Amino acid sequence: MLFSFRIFHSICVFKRSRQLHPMPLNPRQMALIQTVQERGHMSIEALAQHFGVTLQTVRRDVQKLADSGDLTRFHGGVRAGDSTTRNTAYRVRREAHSQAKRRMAQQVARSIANGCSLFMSIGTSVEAVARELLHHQDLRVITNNLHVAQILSVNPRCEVIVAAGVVRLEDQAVIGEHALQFIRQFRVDIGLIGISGIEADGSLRDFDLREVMVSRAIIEQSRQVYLVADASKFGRRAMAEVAPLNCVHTVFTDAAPGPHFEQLMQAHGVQCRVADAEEFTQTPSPSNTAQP
Amino acid sequence: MLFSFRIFHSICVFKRSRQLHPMPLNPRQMALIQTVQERGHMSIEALAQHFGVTLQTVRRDVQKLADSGDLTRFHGGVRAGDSTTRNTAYRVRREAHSQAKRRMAQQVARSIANGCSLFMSIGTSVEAVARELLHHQDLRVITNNLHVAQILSVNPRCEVIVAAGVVRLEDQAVIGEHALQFIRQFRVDIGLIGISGIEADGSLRDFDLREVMVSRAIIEQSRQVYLVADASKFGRRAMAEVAPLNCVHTVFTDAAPGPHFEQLMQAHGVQCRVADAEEFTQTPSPSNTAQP
DNA sequence: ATTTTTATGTTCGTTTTTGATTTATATCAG
DNA sequence: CTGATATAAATCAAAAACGAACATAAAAAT
Repeated sequence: MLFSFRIFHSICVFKRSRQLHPMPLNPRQMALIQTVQERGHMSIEALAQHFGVTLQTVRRDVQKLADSGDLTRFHGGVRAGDSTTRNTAYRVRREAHSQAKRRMAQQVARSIANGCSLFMSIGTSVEAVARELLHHQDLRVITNNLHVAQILSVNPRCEVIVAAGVVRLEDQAVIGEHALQFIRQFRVDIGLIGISGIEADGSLRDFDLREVMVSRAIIEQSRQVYLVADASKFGRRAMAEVAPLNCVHTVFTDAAPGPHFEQLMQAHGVQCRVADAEEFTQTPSPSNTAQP
Repeated sequence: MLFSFRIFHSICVFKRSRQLHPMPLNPRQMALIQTVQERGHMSIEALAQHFGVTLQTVRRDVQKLADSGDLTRFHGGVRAGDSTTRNTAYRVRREAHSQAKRRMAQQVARSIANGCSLFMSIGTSVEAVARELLHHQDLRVITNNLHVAQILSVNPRCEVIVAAGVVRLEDQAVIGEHALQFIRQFRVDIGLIGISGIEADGSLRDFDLREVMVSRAIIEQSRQVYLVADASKFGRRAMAEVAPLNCVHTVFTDAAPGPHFEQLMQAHGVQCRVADAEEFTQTPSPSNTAQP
């Protein structure tokens, strides 16, 4: 009885490898971070000795801390976390990084020609696209999303321009009046925006008014507007209206949004591109360039 | 029963092969990059001797590092990587001097009162300060350093404002005309700047002219200027002059810069604060606030 | 009081790293 | 061009490190 329970437990229960919110650290774990940061790097063995616990315990701590991005593991030990990784890694992983989402992002990337100028706004979907643009060439990207800036800054053939303004803490988005003014100085080929929800009437909506203002500015200043929204966004409700659906030229999504929205988009003359499995390329080769 | 368990285990467990982009580097590999970058190029043999490992091990390291673009191999050795992928070079630099630097940063942090407004500019030293400001309250920080923005964005009692402009790829600094214009809109209590070198005549110098322009703008718009420079910066030469020494109110450093510079600073009425071991606080408690 | 949860220690099979040995490839002198 | 020599890759075995399962004890929940 107990025995079978255990078995079923380990078979059936999904192990939550990552918590949604920063899990509480016990004193030893705090001290561990501290110690490692002071010395730069330490071996598991040294840590075990330092704290008077087993190797296994240290490993558990270390894994937890590495998952949350506070430390970086290597075989045999850990070193102080990479400042760039620290806040993002954990957040990035926490976003269900579904293959569908990645396919969607890849399809967007394929629709972006080399040499384009882009706005890229807030949202994890937009960040996913940024990751697929790493091998594009001669892009000029203006963004108010510091994660996008960071992701794209490893692409030497890409000029990244960040908007000025107040940084929103939770997602490191740049918003506010400064950002608006800055964005209005530019006019680009493609504006790439994310969204919190697309209501049944076709209005694009978001929660934070300041974010809405930014999205509107981007829409105004872009010759073409691409909306990236995974399927969960269709029908979801949110407070503030960003724009009507017909402001968007193309909607990219990861699964068919259902007949209602498909009709709606057709009625508004909005192209809808659903990423499907065949387009998924497992290995992102350097020849991952786009054709206009 | 044990038997069935094992079977279920092997059936049900998915093996995670996460080897995609970031490969974990062990300390030797980090040090290897740094050593090669300092000397420009080295033979495999020399590296093997330097690290006390066999040629094979060095070759493996070198191949790995060359694959990720951090180094360039040639027959018989390696040289510092093409500057296209200086992503990890930055990481290595950050790990280099940590303890003394951290003390220095803590001393700077203690000199910054809660509720201040700050400029924070480019440089790993400035980033180290940012890390020590995580428990300050009601700061308003304007920065052109995306790492600083990222570090401070975990502090909910801190308003972070980023400057607009082009992102320099290797260190994610925001530079250029936009940044200048943006910075000139503000006037803050304290301007915190880093520097590449302080020459024997007391002039502050840097390599990148665009960075120099930003530093100058920060100096102009700050009521007080704090310079953060570890001891290696004294006497180091660099191309472009940022400003004369007397533009700075206080210099923070991690070790005594020698009598020449001490006299120089005294002559210019510049305060110099050397972080020493006694001031090092082992445990940074939440009551880590500053007194003005 | 009993059960459940949590943290840690123990054991053991698997993977990674490393150095030794062997085989292949590159460089250079004649 | 050919062979000598230096350098690189491939293969293998031993050691170290890793992670999963399970045990146990303390703490928390019921």
